[in-house]
Amino acid sequence: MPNSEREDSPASRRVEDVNDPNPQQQDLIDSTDGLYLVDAGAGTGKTFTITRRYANIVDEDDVAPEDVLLVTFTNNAATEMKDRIVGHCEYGMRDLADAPIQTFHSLCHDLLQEHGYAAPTHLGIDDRITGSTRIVEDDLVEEALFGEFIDRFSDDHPEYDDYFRIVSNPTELLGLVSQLASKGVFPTADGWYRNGERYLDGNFEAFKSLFDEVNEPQNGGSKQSQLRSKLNRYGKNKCYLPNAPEKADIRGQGTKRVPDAVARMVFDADREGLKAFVHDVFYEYLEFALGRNYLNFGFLQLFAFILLCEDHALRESIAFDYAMVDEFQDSSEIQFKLTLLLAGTNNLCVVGDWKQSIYGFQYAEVENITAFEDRLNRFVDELNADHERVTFDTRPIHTIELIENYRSTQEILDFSEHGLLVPAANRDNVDVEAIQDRIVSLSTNTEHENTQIEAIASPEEHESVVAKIQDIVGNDAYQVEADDGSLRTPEYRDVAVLTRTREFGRDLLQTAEEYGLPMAYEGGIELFRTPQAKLLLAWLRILESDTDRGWAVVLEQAGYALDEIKHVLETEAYPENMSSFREKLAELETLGGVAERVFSRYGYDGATADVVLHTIQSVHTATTLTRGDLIRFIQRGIEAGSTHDVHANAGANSVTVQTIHAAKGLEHPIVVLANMNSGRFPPSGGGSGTITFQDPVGLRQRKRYAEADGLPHVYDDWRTDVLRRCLPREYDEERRLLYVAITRAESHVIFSAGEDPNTFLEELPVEIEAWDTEPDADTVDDTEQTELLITVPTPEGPVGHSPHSLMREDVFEDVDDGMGKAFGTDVHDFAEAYARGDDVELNRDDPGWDDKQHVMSFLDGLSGDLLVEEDAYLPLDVDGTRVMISGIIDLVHVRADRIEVVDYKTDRGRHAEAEYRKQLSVYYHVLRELYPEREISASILYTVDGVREEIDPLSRDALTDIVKAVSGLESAPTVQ
DNA sequence: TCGGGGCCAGTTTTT
DNA sequence: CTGGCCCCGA
Repeated sequence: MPNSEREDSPASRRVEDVNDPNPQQQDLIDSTDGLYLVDAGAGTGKTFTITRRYANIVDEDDVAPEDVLLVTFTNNAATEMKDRIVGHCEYGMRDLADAPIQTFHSLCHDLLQEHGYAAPTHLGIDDRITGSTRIVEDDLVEEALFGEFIDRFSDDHPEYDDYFRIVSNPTELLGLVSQLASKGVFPTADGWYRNGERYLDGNFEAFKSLFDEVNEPQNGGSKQSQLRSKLNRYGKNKCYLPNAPEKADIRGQGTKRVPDAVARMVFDADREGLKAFVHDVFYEYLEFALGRNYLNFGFLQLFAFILLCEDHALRESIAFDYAMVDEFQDSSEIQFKLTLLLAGTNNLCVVGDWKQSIYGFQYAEVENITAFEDRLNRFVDELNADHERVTFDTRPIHTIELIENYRSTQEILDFSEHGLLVPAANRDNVDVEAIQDRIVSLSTNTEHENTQIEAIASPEEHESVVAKIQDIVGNDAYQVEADDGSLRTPEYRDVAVLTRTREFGRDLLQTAEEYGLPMAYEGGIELFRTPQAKLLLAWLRILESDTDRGWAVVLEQAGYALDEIKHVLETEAYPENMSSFREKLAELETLGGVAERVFSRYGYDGATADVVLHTIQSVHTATTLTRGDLIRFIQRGIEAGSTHDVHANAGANSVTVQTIHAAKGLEHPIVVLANMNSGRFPPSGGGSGTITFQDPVGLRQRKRYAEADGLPHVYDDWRTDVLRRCLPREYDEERRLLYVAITRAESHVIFSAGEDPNTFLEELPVEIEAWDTEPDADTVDDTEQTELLITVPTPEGPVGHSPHSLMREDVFEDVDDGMGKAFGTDVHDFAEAYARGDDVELNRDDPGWDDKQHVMSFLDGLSGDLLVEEDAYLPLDVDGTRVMISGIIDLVHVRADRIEVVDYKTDRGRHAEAEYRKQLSVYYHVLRELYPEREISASILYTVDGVREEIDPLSRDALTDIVKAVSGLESAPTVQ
């Protein structure tokens, strides 16, 4: 299985379990006493080693699972750890059910559940945490609650009006509060908890060293410093207070560097008012949340930390004999401190890989691992300032490096290091030597060295990625390792497309669909921006009063051209089948029922539809939602881009698309790293807010409010304008993201860009190939399809006959074997050959024997001569009506009372759908003429999931237009 | 070769 | 609101 961690797959687990751990792994497994810092690079069997080490610890006589803390960062990881530990120690799953193998958040949650009752009182808040205190997990929900709080807060505090005037969006204050909480900066009733206030004031020494770094003249002194250059725009489009220094004073005159005194000038600002404002927002929000009986993720850690800090007896009773933290590079400052409070002895082991630290936006601090010793000592000193909370010795720190990689070829491992060293922008100075010193190189234990590392660029990037994947699949130049270690031909399932953004993945998915390339999205998706949700929204709107917006979407999805849609909307002559569907929907009582009917009509039964349905049902049961509410809910979801997890069907042979973040910890034989395009992102850290917090400079605001000529006015803050130019732009996490993406690959890596490759791609030692190959169209293209002449037998017509690949009734009902295309083509080829009069042989063992029999008997039973045109399927020209259409229809099942026209499709490409709709419509009208007394249906059967979808036939006028356009004739043949 | 002015394009990741 | 780019002048 490509999309699961190596250690998880049966084949590799076998390899690792049969083979003994390598010497480094064994060292870690055996070293259970003392302080350990483990550098465990990508694919080095980290989970394997940790679980063995855990088993080793709990198998000691006097150690029980409840004495051993094992922290992971996801619940999935915790579950996986437990699963794998069970196989290696004397404890079973039941013994480990309550063992502390969990995430920081769930650990804190448990702690508060049991002991957190009075935790808020340590801050001076007169409220309690109880069993009924909820955890708000959804960002949207919390933002709504915070908005409510801020409204009230601003009413209660007119003295802060000046600050509120500069806050454009209240959620930036929520972000600030969360960021402070992640660092352990909390407010108390009359100040800040412990030494929290120091953070808010910043650290001048740290700032000055950053300042000096960007203020160093370049090119050996001939060129002004980066900082001076950046300050060129000082004051531009700004409105400073009159007492702000002049640009010339800030930049210095006749010099290549900014005067040193500027550092002090910009750093020393009066922050008392700002601190008071942030304090009160933070403190009263805590009160509000507790009053509303909820906590967010950050507050769980906040109160757990306070409890462990304040209640010495509790801390000592909880303290673990052994503690291990996995993925330590993902930990935040408060999590590091929590670890110290939870570890009762120095039997502490942190495992991680700084090179894979890509969760800065979740407050992960890579310094926790890169500056482990400094931080350890600093945090212990802080925690012990007034009471000895951390009792163990912080020395010595043992380091262990896992260097054997079980995933990638050596060529990929070597190449991946470039990812950490390439500049991200033209003027990005990478300290190559310093980074190289830090990198612990990995060596592979894979047996083959069959690796392609390529880069392609094309103006049509989505198409070129699809084409490249088509090129790779089935191509022995891209062989991958089979379970038995030999090499085999790559399949779709071996390929993963990793992207930086979800948006690119969504768009690529659409392109893949158009070309019939099997592709599935894995991970968090902006649920309400999917076609499924949009279609549901459209039908809800049709049911509600906003009909045009709804109908337009529905008609477009059904393949109507823009002018057709316009016509339908103007005349309100909606297709009959759609109108009756609307009536049926209107009768349904529940919104969940409506959603289900809509999805089943469109054959949406995949993971995405499930999640939409589930989400709607959960909202619906939580509140009493009207249709109008649901419309607004979905609309809001679309605007906010709120995400939900979608999981691809694991068994499907399809390409995986995921974000690099979502792919962390996973591996794929072939990785396509797409969207390597130039495109800048807003500066990390500060965000776009007007009140920000950043490590060396503390709390600051970008704009300030003042009266000007008696009128209210907002001014820019000149100090902040200078400060932000002093802070270097961090590309390190971007580089690590690149590294993570490359190291997901087992055998091959393909980088892909559009017209404008980014600096990363240009700097990597790989040649960028212009790749203009068009994808193979798997679907029918109406401009290239051979025109097909069909006629239909005389009105009395045969019963039970189909024009092409006939299938028995039971076969037709059951075709869901996913081999529709190959099967259909084979039968078509046979039918065509037979119609031509070629010598054909038919054996009982042939695939499709039954159906070919049908074809033969049908053709034998036809009256008139068969006219065969080149490359056309079964072009029949009997005396009767002639109709020109393109393409083929798989089945026309003529029964005594009704006729079914069905086309089988293996995918859900929209091009194809519109195309088949035309063909089915032609058949529909012809047959209706010929058999007016029989009920006629036209539908598409998706063999991939066995769903049948009714088609609303096009009108005759529309068909005539289409046939005209396709045939290029002035007047198209009409259906009689 | 450097500094400075002007102009343009494009805006993420999620336990 | 920034980085990148172009152009111009010293």
